[in-house]
Amino acid sequence: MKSDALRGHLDALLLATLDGGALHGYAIIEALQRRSGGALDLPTGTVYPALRRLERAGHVASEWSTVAGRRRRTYRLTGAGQRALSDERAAWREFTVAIEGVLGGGPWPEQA
Amino acid sequence: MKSDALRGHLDALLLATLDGGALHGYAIIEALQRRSGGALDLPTGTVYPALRRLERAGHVASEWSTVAGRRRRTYRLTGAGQRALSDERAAWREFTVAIEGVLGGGPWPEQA
DNA sequence: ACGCTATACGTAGGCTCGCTACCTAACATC
DNA sequence: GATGTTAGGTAGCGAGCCTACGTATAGCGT
Repeated sequence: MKSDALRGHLDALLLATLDGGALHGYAIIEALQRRSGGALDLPTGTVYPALRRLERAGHVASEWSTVAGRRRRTYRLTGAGQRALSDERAAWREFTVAIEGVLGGGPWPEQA
Repeated sequence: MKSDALRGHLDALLLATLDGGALHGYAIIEALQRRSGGALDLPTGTVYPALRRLERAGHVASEWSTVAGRRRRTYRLTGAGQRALSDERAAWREFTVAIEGVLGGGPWPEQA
């Protein structure tokens, strides 16, 4: 998958991943891999800064904990994040409709 | 529609638009509007450079003409462009499957 | 003891590419 | 002559994802 394709959809992915319950960063990356059927293998340099961005935006909140000697930052959706997620899902639907309207047909009916 | 969403999908849109037959730049923009149900209103500063890029890549070829005193550059798909288009369509399907695998579900079955 | 892998977090810098803003020009209409 | 439509173009910006790197702990094999 060419990497630019993700542009502008990453936030939606992260919010949706947290919709099922709070997760820490590393677990989010694994969840994305699993739920995408292996297609999405996002580097930490993509995910961690994005989570910070979402936190600054108030869409997620985080808490530190220590499990088996390792520091974890666990993220959960906020109320605003939940709303942002529905917006993102709606935007995704509009986006796919628009693109598929173009990609879908070969020759096109005039003005129909 | 947030503008970054297009990233990495513009080439597919342009190639698909030309799949129905050769068009000049301005007409491509109008066709994209029509076929996307008005969702895609791409500025010339987006489309013209992209067409040049596709031409450099050998995916489209262009010819100048003059109609009613106005210069037109008409683009058509090349063989390589046709192949690139099928690749783009396949990539789009993979992309949507991946994203919808993540967006689609709320809570997720473990390892299922 | 040492190396390797997995787990877990992070930052700095770069690069791509669509968008904004702007310019040119012919024709039509008012 | 002003405005709008059709038609083409470029320069430069900025968002944001990725590459490459750095840090640290735990566990396993040898």
